[in-house]
Amino acid sequence: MKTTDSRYHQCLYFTSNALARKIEKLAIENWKQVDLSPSHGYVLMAVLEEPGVQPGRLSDEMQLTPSTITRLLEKLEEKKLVIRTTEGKITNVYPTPKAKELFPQLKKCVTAFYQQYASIIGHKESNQLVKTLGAIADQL
Amino acid sequence: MKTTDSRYHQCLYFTSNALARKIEKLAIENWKQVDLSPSHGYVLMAVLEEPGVQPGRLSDEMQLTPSTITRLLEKLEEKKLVIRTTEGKITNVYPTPKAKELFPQLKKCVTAFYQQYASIIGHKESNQLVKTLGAIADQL
DNA sequence: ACTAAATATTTGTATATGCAAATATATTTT
DNA sequence: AAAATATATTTGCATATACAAATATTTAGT
Repeated sequence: MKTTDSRYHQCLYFTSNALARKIEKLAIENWKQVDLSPSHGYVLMAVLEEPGVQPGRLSDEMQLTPSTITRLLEKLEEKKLVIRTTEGKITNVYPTPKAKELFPQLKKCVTAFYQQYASIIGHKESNQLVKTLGAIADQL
Repeated sequence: MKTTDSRYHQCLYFTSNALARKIEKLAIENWKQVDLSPSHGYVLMAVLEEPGVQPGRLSDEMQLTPSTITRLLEKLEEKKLVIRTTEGKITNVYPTPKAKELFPQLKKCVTAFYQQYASIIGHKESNQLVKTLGAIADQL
């Protein structure tokens, strides 16, 4: 089915949002196996790969605001996947044994997700796309 | 300031979301002059350019779900910018005189927004980007 | 040493969005 | 014509995210 020819589609506002929503949807499907949203999954992986990491660093890495990171960590803590220890003004986040057990499955989610979109839009193309988007986001 | 070298940045999930958020932020700034969010602004423009348009068509054009369109229209109706008339199962959306008065300013928002990001990433580059993103979103 | 500024995190609140179900109408099939 | 299916829209509910303010702590300036 042809898309409509509305001018608005030619606007970066729509294209960037529409793409992000579709990617998000794909990601959600893949992360369902571990009962986590993609954001939660990626944050958890970051914690697993860097035990004791601070929320501020997660905020930088994930390009999400500190408050969003707090909310994501709250949920992960509820699920007994991480624990936070606060000493003075800094907080450290550690993975629980339960999270460590889950690690292999999390990695599988990431690769399955990559394989899925790469198989659709091409491996080279997707790598190129990621670079392009990253570069542009940095400029803005 | 260099971004961190986390592997996750190489994932389309992050780059597409991060880009969309940055673009959204730019757009919000531009649409503030008319006291509308970008989504509301674009929907209103679509209604102005096609009076009587049906929500379902707006949903297609904007690539948003019908429920989201309903919500956007509700708010525009509260603001006395559109009116909905329902006859049988179809609904038609019309702009009010107040909306018509606003039209020139809305157009200005769109072009100011375009100028802003095009001046940053380049006119040719941004046109190319829009095409690329659209094509990829269509594949997914 | 005390005050001011900077830093790290959390909380309160608001928003856009989507999914699934509900509602209402139109169309097709038998 | 009645029943089943399809279509259009709205509603109830859940979610991720951000901003601004609050909190707590550390560092710097005098």
